Amino acid sequence: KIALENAELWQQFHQIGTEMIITKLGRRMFPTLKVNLSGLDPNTKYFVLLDLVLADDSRFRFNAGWLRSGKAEPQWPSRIYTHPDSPATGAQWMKHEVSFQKVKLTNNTMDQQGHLVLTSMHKYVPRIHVIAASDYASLHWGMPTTINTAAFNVCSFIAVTAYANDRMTQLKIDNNPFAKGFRENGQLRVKKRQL
Amino acid sequence: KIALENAELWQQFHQIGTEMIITKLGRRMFPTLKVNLSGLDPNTKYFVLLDLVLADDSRFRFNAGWLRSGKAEPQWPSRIYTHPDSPATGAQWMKHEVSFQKVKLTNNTMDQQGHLVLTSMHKYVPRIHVIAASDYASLHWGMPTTINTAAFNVCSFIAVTAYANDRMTQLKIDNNPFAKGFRENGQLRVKKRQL
DNA sequence: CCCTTTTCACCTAGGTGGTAAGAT
DNA sequence: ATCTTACCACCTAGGTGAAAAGGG
Repeated sequence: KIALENAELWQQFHQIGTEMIITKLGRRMFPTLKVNLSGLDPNTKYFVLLDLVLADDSRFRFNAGWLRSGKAEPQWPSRIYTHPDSPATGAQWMKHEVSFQKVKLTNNTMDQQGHLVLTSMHKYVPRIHVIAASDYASLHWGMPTTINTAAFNVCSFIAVTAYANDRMTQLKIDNNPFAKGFRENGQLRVKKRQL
Repeated sequence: KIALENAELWQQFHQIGTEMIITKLGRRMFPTLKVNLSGLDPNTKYFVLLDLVLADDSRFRFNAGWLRSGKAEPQWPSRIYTHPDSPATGAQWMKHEVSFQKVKLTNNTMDQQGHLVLTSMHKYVPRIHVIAASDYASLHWGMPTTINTAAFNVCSFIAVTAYANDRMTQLKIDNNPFAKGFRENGQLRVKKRQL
């Protein structure tokens, strides 16, 4: 009913240990979460939501590999990202893949722009929720509602402010079009900096 | 209740005779239509719509100035552009200016992307409609509904495939950030082309 | 002759990891 | 020592009018 569209790419990252950069102003996720929805009523309107919940009650540190390092810090209630196409009919959701390209992650607890707030060195797992529009209002009242939820373990990641694992950095550079400037084009590309 | 936000800029264009480029793939409007809404119920949800209707039952031609030149061609029913923030509460609409930056104009009658289809050498006037979400469904059934509509004569324009009036071209270059490359920076900027 | 289409250089806007300096 | 921040060069993506070519 909620299927990961780009599972193969996520799997490559998962094998190495996915890391996601978080910044004060907000950073996109790469890979992007993309899902295919099915089994919805074509004429009912739905909201599609994303949240990120702690995947492990530990803090992590990196030393040749990711190691547990004490208890996780207490988390604020997770923010929820509403897919910008919401609300839309089941037919519209099922027609194309649903991409969460625009969601941004931040470590700024004072963020005012609705980005998802995470704690660095902690591990999160993305969850996607599909809820009928008629039940959506009830969410904010804590009323019981019917929600279809899927958690994607293969998409779990550790939030970082700078990449720890060089192999993760390289995998990002190789696959993210925006990082093309760091790919080696035949000969080694050296980046310069003047101060 | 529906007030033009950037009326001064539009007035400058109107004095010369506003032209808007239309292309097969769709072209934005410049200036952008921006309005401030007021008097809405903060808790009611509304749709905000834009359409472009014939402002003059003539075809036009340019010869040192814009001249009427025969009858207007018969028009298809005008397409309607729904502001992408729709539906939203009155409070949300009134909080910020409402910009129609992303609407695109085309001369392609076969357009499949929902762009507004116009006929070159014809004059149009933009209209903005605010309608309660509860009445929105009735629109498609031709039922009587309450719609708050405003037409902006100062924003009327002639659709063209290339600018006719050099002063109009210059005014676009001077004000549209995307045309900065054509501004004269101290010395005359000459653009080259190899074939 | 007048209008339309295509392609281009030149912009705006914003998403990358690198790098060095800052913070704890 | 370890993690965070600020700024940078280098990209993607796409909005401009100019110019030349196409079409009736």
